[in-house]
Amino acid sequence: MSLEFLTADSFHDPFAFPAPPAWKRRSTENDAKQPLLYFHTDINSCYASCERILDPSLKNRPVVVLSNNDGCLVALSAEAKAMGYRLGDPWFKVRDQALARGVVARSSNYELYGDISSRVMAVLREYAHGFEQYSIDEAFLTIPVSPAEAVHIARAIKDDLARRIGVPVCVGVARSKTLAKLANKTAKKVPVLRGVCVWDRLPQARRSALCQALPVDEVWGVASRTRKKLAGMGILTIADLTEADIPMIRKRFSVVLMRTVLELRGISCIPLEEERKFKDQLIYSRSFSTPIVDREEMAQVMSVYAQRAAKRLVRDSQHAKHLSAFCATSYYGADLVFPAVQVRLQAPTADPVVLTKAGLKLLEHAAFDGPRYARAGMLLTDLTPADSATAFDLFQYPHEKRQIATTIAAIEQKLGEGTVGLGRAGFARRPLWEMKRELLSPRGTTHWEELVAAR
DNA sequence: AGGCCTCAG
DNA sequence: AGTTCTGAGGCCT
Repeated sequence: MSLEFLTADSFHDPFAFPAPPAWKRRSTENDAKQPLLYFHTDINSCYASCERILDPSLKNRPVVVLSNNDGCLVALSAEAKAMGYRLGDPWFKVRDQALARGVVARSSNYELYGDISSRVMAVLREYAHGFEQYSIDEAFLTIPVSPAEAVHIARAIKDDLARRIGVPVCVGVARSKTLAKLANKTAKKVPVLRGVCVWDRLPQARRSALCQALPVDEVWGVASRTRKKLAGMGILTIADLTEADIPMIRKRFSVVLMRTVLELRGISCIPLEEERKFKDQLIYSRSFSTPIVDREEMAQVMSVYAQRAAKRLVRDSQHAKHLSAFCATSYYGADLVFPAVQVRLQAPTADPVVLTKAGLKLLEHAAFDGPRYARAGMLLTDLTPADSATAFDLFQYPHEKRQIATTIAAIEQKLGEGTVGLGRAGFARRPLWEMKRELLSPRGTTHWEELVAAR
């Protein structure tokens, strides 16, 4: 993978880019004549690139970012990929050799990535007529322009993000989201494209060669299960899938795959999604650094998880009506034990006391005479906006009137995360089972005391 | 309506 | 010994 754009002159030259050009404007009646094109943008090796922004010594070095609990690789710089490391490699397996070969590893620092992400999204919105943030590092934009113009816009987006934020991105452009994703992937794989691929500007021969070479699961929305089923019918490549019989796909598979096939043909049928104001569910689930066998320790886990989940509810201004709590032994062990409990709450709540009490019901359903629990979690569903129904005092929990959750939030705001905790979560030191994040970088853009220093 | 399956990043 | 976490949508019953 070429990283030449990182060293290109334009990367450093603030005068290399003119003021926002004419197409960086909201729609006019003129736009109606243009076809709507989908621009798919994503940050190359997002987490590794974010780590690099704050630590330039990582430039040109192999960088890997580890999942929660420092379990496996979730992001790799181009150099690390070139050395043969792969997404999902268990860290404990590659660790010694990787460190010896000069690989730099970091625990995932979601606060940093979230902050960089929002800066990137803000820039992207400047270019977009329609906009959808698809994930922390990806967005779809729609812009009514010709493919010829799209080439320039896509390149401007890429250069702008390199200059203003310092992240490398690729841009794929096409008439549907699915093709835009495919174009993006092409931009990543074909160095001469220099990070930008407008599908309709690729020579037809190149496009079909690509589609005949790539397996179906390179397509957005097609994964291993569908690949196997398709293979049984002789549909192996993207080209095969594009030509597949639509009614057959609808009948033997699903509307989802049917849409995918249409989109591959350039017929857009997966529109931009509206921004979801509220989530439908909230999950707080973690693996432990060491297994839990003890009931009292699991009680502590539930207490901590309930309070963290409560904190998210408060942040999102939501209340929950239903809670399920579970714990589980390792996936990889011989016999999976997976106790779970469902609790219907009396009223929608974000109260950590209520949630803790509900979570503790798990202990009544779980055995503690052998199972070594590797993870636990809490699932909050039936979420409602916090201001909707709770006006009725009658249905409020008594703690809520005393504002426990918001008080805790206020104290943590002032004194820092984890300075207060209720009941079992009020420990002075981190408990043993807390997930590992040993290689964490500073939260250099969001916390004063960890602010990045410039000389 | 709710459990299960599939998928994504 | 150790292998992520979170969220959505469709299908089936």
